[in-house]
Amino acid sequence: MSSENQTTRIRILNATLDLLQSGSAKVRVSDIARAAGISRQALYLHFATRGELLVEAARYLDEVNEVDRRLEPSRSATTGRARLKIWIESWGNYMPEIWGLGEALAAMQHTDSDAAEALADRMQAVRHGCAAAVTALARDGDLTPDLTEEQATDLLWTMLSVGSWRQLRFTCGWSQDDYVTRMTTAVEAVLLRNDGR
Amino acid sequence: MSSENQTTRIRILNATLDLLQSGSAKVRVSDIARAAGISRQALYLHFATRGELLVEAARYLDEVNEVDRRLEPSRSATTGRARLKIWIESWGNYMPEIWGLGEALAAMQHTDSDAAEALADRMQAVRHGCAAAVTALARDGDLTPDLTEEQATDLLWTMLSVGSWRQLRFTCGWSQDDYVTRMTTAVEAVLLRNDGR
DNA sequence: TATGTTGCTTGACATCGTGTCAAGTTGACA
DNA sequence: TGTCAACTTGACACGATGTCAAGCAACATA
Repeated sequence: MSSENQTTRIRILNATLDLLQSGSAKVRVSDIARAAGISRQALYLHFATRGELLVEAARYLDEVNEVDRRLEPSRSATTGRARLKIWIESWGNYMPEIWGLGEALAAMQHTDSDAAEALADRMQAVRHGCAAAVTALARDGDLTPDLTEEQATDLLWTMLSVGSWRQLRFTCGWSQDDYVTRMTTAVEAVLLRNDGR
Repeated sequence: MSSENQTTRIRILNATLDLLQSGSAKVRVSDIARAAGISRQALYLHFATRGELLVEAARYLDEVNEVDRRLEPSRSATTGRARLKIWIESWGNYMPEIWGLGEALAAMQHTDSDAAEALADRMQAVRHGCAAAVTALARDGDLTPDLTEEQATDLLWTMLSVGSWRQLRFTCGWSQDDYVTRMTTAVEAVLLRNDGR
């Protein structure tokens, strides 16, 4: 698997991510091939389908970004409240680097089952991070009694969704700092036991 | 405009909404035409393009549902808190009837400027409802001092987005009642001055 | 030096969905 | 009877994805 001629494959993956990240709306297979410096047909020697390419690009992006290392410093937090804060900040600051791909996968969701599956996988990963933060909160007795752990996880996960981030960030014009600080405050208001601050 | 032969046009619009609402993933022009009982080409005698059809379907849906009447009972509320509550409930219960169309428009956003514009229009309408609720809250002095009215509107609007509703409702499996009651609690926690409940 | 393999190229073609065009049918109305 | 409007069928252009065949250049190995 890794003994293949990687350079072309990697060049394709990088071209894919570059194009998606640069916000260019519709990214065609031919666009990607041109950006990678090969013919469109040659791309199909490496990836059977556009959907597979996007899925692989998602994996590659995680790998390149060392996503685990970046998203899990929240594990080192001692209190649940600290863990929640760090989690929101880590994930919030990671989103700018993945949203282009996320949108592309979401757009194909209904026409490409591979893409749908890849997207679901990645979203579940985020959900796990949310669940861990909520559990830590509950352990400390800081979770509001109005919500079960699962309900709290659902809410946190939804508030931190890429769609919400994109709307606040671009449609509403919030800065990245605005997003992180205000979303942190909002999430704390929803999840924490009354009058903690 | 309304002196045209409406029946076929209306049949097309109803077929469009039916297909989109029934969750059928990809809805082709030919699907709509067949459902309306006419030929694909005849559909183009009424709507120049698929995007225009969706846009008109959106308008028609508003008309049929008397959206203003349904979404604005919150105007009659005396207190800001009551208004917020009713707004969330009204909009939350309206969403099931429009989300299919919303998703279809969102999917075309990048390839069809008409669809993008129609979606933006509809989202702005929702934002106005959010802004009205926030203003009423501020007037009563019930808005948290942590947020400006605009920031509060942005947050409320985002929390009540169709994407968030869909995620909680379907991915997380919440019932419609769950959504309305828990989202109301969450929004109140974010927007209201400390310890109100 | 001949041979085969690997990774790519070009060009042609199938498929699917959108949108266009032309010619013909049907029914209502004057 | 003639005309007009709404609709029909059939053919076609276009753009994007995906497939297939033939060829070419580099490179390793007998």
